[in-house]
Amino acid sequence: MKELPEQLTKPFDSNKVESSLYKMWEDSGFFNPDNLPGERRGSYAVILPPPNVTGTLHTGHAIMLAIQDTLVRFKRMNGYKTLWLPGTDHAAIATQSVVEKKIQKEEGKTRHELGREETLRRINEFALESQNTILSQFRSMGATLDWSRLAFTLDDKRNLAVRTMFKKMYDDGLIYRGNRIVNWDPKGQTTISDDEVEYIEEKTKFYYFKYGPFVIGTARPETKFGDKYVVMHPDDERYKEYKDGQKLTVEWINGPIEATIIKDESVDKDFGTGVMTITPWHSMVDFDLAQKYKLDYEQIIDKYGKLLPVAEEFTGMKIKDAREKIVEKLQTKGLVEKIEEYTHNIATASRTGGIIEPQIMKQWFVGVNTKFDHFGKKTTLKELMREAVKSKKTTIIPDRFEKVYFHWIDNLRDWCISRQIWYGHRVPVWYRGDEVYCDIESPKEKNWIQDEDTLDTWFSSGLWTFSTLGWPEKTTDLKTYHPTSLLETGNDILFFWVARMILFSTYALNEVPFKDVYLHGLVRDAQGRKISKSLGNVLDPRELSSKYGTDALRMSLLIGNGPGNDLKLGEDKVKAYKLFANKIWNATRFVIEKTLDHEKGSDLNEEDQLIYNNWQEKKKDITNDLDNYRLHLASEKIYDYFWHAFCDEIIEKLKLRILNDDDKKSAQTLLLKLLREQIITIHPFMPFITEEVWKYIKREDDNILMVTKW
RNA sequence: GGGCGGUUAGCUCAGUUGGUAGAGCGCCACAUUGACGUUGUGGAUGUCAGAGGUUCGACUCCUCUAUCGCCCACCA
Repeated sequence: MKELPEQLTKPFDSNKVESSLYKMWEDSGFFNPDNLPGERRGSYAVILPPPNVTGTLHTGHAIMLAIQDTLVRFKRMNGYKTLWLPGTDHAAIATQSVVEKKIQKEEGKTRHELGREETLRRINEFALESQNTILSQFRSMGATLDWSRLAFTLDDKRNLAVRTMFKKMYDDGLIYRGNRIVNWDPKGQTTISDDEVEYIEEKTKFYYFKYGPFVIGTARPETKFGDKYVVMHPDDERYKEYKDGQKLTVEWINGPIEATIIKDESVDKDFGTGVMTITPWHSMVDFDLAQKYKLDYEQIIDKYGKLLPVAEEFTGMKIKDAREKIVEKLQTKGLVEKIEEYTHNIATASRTGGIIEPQIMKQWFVGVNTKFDHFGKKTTLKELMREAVKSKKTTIIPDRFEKVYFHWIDNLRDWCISRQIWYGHRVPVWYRGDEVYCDIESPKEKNWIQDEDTLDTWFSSGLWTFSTLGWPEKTTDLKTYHPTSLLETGNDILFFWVARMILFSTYALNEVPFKDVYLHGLVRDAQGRKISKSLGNVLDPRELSSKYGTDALRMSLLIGNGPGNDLKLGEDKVKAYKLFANKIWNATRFVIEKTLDHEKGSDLNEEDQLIYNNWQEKKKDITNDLDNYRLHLASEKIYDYFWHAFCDEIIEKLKLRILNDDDKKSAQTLLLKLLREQIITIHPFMPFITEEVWKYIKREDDNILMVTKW
C-alpha cells in the first residue's frame, strides 16, 4: 500500500515554499503567452499599472496585484493566450526630488551645481537600482507577469513613442506653445497640471481695504500692488453711480494709481463688499477676466515666491513676510477698514505640498477642444474621450465612475504638459533664433537649441497600453494584444491616467486602449482611517505575507471588497485566511490518507453523483462571478464551499462510509474529484498552497497547476 | 455650489433581474488527544438610517429628509 508523503505530515509553512514555487512558475516559461501549452482560444491582455521606480510594496500595490493576478490566472487556466505585461514608471517629479534630496544630504550640492547631465546620470542610476526592489516584491505576491516584456516609461522604446506622439500632435495642431496662466509650484520649481493640484482647507485672515470710494476684500494683500482694475456686478445697486470703463485716481500701497472700473457678472454681490480688484498674473479667475476685457497684466511675484521690483520697498521679500508688512503700511495710511477670518481652499501641489502660485508662463499645452482631422472625420480630443465610453467600447466598472469620467471631461481645460525639471522625456522641439523645429530626431544643422523642458510624466504613461507593445512599430504584439482586455487600477487615478490613455489611444490608433476598466478603492486600516506614516497605521504587505502567507494576504484583499469601494484591512482578517490555508492543507492530507488504496476508474453512486452535480453548479456560479469581475463573491463562495460544504458535511459523511467500507470506492472517487476540482478553483486566489498541494494530487499527465485547465 | 457613494447583527461587510434577512470575526453553551497551529455542533442579537409612494409583495424601484464619506468647481 502507498504511503502518505512525508511533507504532508507536517503543517503547511508558506515561508518555506513560496519562493521556490514562484521560481518554478517563472522557469516554466508560461508567464510568456508565446509559450503557453495547448490550443489557445484568443488573447487576453492586461498591462500592469507601472509602479514608481523608487517605491516599495504597499497595500495599494498588494490589492492591485491580488486582483490582477487572480483574473490573469483565471483567464490563463481558461485557455486564453494570456499576457500580463510589467513595467515601471520614472515618476518624473517624485523621483527627481528623492535623488536631489539624497545628493543634497550626502554631498551638500544642488542639481544646478552638479549640472543637468550629471544629475540625470545619478537619477538614472538610482532609478535602475531601485527598480529591482519593487519588482522583486511584486514577484513575492505571486504575480505571474511576463518579465521578458518588461518596460520602463523612460527607456529608449518608450522615448521613441513619446517623441512620435508629440510630433504627430504638433503637426495636427493639438500641441501648442503659449503664454497662459499655469499652476506654478514654487517648491518643486515646475508647473503642474490641473489634476495635480490638491485643494486644502485653510483658515486665514481676510482683509478689507479702502480703495478710493470702495472697500475691497482680499486674502492676498501681497499681490495687490499693480491692481488697477476694480470690478463689480453690473446690477449692484450700491455702486450704480459708477460706470463701466470709468477711471478714477485712488491712493494705494505705494502712492496714487489710476483705477478703471469694470462691470462684470462673474462678481458675487453677496461676497465681501461685492467689489474686488484683480491680479491677472496670479489668479486663474482674474486671468480669464483680463482676457475677456483685454486688460494689462503685470507680474508681482517671481518663481521663487518673492516680490518683484513693482513692490518697491517690499522687493525681494517672501510672500508670508511681505503680507504682514504691507498690511502694516496700509494701516498707517488709514486704508485698512477691518480684518476678518475666513476659511477657504488653497491650492497645493500634490507631489511636493508646495503652495501653488498661479503664473503666466510660456508652456506647452495639449488642446483638448481643438478640432482636427481624425481618420477622415473632424473631431476634438474631448469628443474622442467621451465617445470611447459612451459607445461602450470601453466599460468602466463599477459603472458609477462613468458619470465621474464624463463630468471630468466636461470641465477639462487644455492640458499643460511641460515641466521645468530634468528627469523625464525632453520636449522634442528645437529653436534657432525665431525658428521652431519639431521632429522625432534632432535637426542635423548646427546652432539649434533644444527646449529645456521635460514632459508631464502622464504624457508617457498615457501611451502605456501601446508603447509597451511596441508602437510606433507595427509589431505582432500590438496586433495580438491591442486593445487590451482589462485595465485594473485605483479609482484615484481615473483622470490622471485612465482618461489620458483613452485620449492617446483613440487619437493615434483609432481604437480604445482597453475594453474594461476595473477600479478598486483605497486600502484603509481596520478603523477605516487612511493609511499614513504620520498616523503610524502602516500595514506592510511583506510583513503580513511572511506572517500569514501570501495566499492569506491575497484572500483578505479580495473578500468583502466590491469594485470601486475602499477596503478596511486588519491583521485579524489576514489571519482568518491563514486558517483557511491550514484547512486546505489538512483536508488534502486527510483525503490522500483515506484514498491511498483507491483504485482508478471507480464510478460514483447515485447519491454521490448528486453531491458532485451540486459542486458543479457552485463552480459554474463562481466562474460566472469571475467572468463578471465579482471577485469578492467568487472568493467568498469557494471559501464557504470548501470549508462548510466539503469539509464540514461531505468529508464528515464520507469519512464514516470509508471507515465502515460502505460503498467506499464511490466515496473515495468523490473525495478525490472534489478535492482536485476545488484546488483548481482556489488556485487563482491562493496560488501558492494550491500549487504545492497539486504536487500530491495531480495525475501523471497533468502539467503544473498554473496552466491546468479550469 | 454641483455630483457620486454609504447608512443591513457588537465589529467588517455580502445580498447579481423585488418573493417573509446572510457570512466572517466577536459572544454564549456543549463536544473534541479521532485530517485540523484546534475544530465541530447548537444558540442569542436586526422596525435592513427615517418618512412617504409604486406593487399582491420592497433591504432591493421612485420621491423627500437626516447623517457620514469621497470627487469636482470655487469667492476675490
